[in-house]
Amino acid sequence: MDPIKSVEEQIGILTHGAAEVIETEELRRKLERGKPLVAKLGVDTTAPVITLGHAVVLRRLAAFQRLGHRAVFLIGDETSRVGDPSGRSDTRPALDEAAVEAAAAAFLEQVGAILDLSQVEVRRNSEWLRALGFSGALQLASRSTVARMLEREDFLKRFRDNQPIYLHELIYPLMQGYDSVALKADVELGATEQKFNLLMGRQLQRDYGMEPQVLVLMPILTGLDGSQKMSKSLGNYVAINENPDEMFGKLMSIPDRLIGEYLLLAADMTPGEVTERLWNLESGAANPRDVKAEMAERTVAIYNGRPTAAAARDRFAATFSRREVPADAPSIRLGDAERTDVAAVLVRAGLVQSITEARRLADQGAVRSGESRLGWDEDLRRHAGATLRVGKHRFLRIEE
RNA sequence: GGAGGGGUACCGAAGUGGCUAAACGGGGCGGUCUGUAAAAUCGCUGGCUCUGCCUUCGAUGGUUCGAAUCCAUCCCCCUCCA
Repeated sequence: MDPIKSVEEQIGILTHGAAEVIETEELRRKLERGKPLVAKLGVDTTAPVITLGHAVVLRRLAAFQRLGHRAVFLIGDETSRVGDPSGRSDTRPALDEAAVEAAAAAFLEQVGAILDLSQVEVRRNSEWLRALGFSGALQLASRSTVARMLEREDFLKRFRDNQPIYLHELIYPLMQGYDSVALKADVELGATEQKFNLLMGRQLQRDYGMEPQVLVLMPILTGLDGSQKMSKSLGNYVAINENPDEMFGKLMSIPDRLIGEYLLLAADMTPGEVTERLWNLESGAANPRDVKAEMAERTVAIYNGRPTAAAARDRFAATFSRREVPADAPSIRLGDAERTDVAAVLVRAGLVQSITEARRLADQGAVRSGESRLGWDEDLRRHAGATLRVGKHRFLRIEE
């Protein structure tokens, strides 16, 4: 745990980079009491991989934990069975109990890279939601109105577009809000798209005679494509447990205009550091490639440590900037295989899916050995000992 | 319960008997270029024992010399009315 920080320092650490804080004044008052706050982060564990997007809020919860607050990592096992409608233009599939548990276990395993699970309180909302029963649920439902729910952009849009909205989806925000009541949360973290749900927590807490929780809303990280939010299903993501070289490379592929966002949300720089980098870019003092590399290195370091991140950066520079062949390229033995032509060997090595794909690549001049480009039917026995380069970043060393 | 619309390749979307392995866009991949796995630009994008053959247009069965396209049955989705 860090040494005790002043209230102002804590506010700085806990809210930097946030898209919105409701309300900072309330947070100050809570901190001034000097007692550890209950900070809640609820997750829908249905996502099979944790991306840098999820990491934004997870790291913020870790910040609360490090400052000595009670960090509650809430697994929405009961709510996952409904499916969060936030930001969705369709209904989420409901999951059965076993699927939810399996997903939660996989999620927790990965989340250990960000949160110290021995310090964090892991809870499940089935603890209290199941005890509520049908009449309890109805009572909860009486706390809000259809009109209020339809204020939400995602519901409204679906309503206008004649897309179905199922009744249980309308109840979802209330379930999530009730979690805050059950936990007596002082602060709830979430992405901006969660604003409505988190506000529901404030309303319900007031209804139950509690002091409302403070909301710390974090921005949604844009995906690698530079247009939509980072998500597994869109394929524009970086997973936190990805291998360092892969992570570094993916981060280098973001459009230049996303550099600032990634410095702040992925690399976890302070706003001051980010401003400095952006100013340097603006004035031409720094080259986007280098700033991007710094961002990528710092991000990789968060999950893999500094030495590994530095190595990934070196390897990237060697492979792409200097076009060198990596020393640890995968290799394949020709042995006494029946076919030793380029197409067959690339398939056998798993570099491409099919003979036809290998042929296409070779025809496009993507397969080379040194300076020469190889045809798909070239016999690799004549290239034993050489390292083939396929496209920009696939390599294969040929052994006798 | 009644009426109507729809299910096409990774995604979106054309195509209504042969010229269709299936237009076009996105995505992905490759070439060129570059300060970058950015941008730009050109190209590729089912498989194989490859001038041909096999599999593919919700599923199954049928009509036909020939079907994504016609017919039948079934499954799934959406809208309107109640």
